[in-house]
Amino acid sequence: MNKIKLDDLQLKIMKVLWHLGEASVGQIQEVLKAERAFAITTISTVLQRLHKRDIVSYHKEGRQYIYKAEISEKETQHSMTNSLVEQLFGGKSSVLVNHLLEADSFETAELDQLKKMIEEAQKRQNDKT
Amino acid sequence: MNKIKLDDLQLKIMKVLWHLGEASVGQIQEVLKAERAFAITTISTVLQRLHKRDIVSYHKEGRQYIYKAEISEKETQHSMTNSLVEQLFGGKSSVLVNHLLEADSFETAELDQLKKMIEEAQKRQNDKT
DNA sequence: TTTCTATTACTACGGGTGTAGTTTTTAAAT
DNA sequence: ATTTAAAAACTACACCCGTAGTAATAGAAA
Repeated sequence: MNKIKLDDLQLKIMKVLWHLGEASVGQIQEVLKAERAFAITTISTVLQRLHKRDIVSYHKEGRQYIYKAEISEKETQHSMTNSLVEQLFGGKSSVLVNHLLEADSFETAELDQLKKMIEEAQKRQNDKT
Repeated sequence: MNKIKLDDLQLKIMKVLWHLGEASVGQIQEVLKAERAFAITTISTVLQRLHKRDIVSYHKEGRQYIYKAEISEKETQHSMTNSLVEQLFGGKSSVLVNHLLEADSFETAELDQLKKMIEEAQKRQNDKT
């Protein structure tokens, strides 16, 4: 439940880990190559730093380190979204959504979907009462 | 439309500027004191750095610098929300909202409101077609 | 005009980030 | 057992951030 703060490259690497479950530095590099080629040492350094913060763990397998995320994607989404809402939208998620709606951030199909999701959330809340 | 990236303290200071329109370093310090006391030099330094990035401007008034935001709150909200959506929610705003709904980030009243806002957005889109 | 004092400018420092080169280790191949 | 090559460890550097002390400046007061 701590504040999670991840920078650009860190996030890119975490995304690969979340996606693959576990990965060696080389594998991560391979995946990222599609977007941009980083030196393997770059990725390695970032992973070490993430490890120091207990955000990833690893075990050895032959001569490689196999890294694994120690925080989930959901947790991270939650924490980072929360920070944003807190910092920029007065702590109210609805203000954020309002902002998105005003900015026309959704396609037509998404809006329908959203409405359904909201109705479900309302049902959930009613059930709880 | 550039990527705007603001850190914690920077954001706090920008928020004061957005709120007041213009402000001297001392005024900003005064406002922030409610939350935490920063040395005036701290605020001054941050403002200088923001100025170097053209995020704030200033003019002299007597012996003080009066600072003013050069980017709007909306712009910043937009840019930072976009980054988040891009980085963590596959570029789809609805995924973010979905996440918020699953996490029960809304109060009952907010949900009603949201639904209305969505309906309005739908209407807007229909009109455009 | 000289002194005081608020404000700004300059400087600094520890820590994080992006980025990667160089050195060392070690499993694998010969 | 020795060589090789892949991977990791170590080191480095420029830049940004939070934070603030100290020095310089310039209105205001005396």
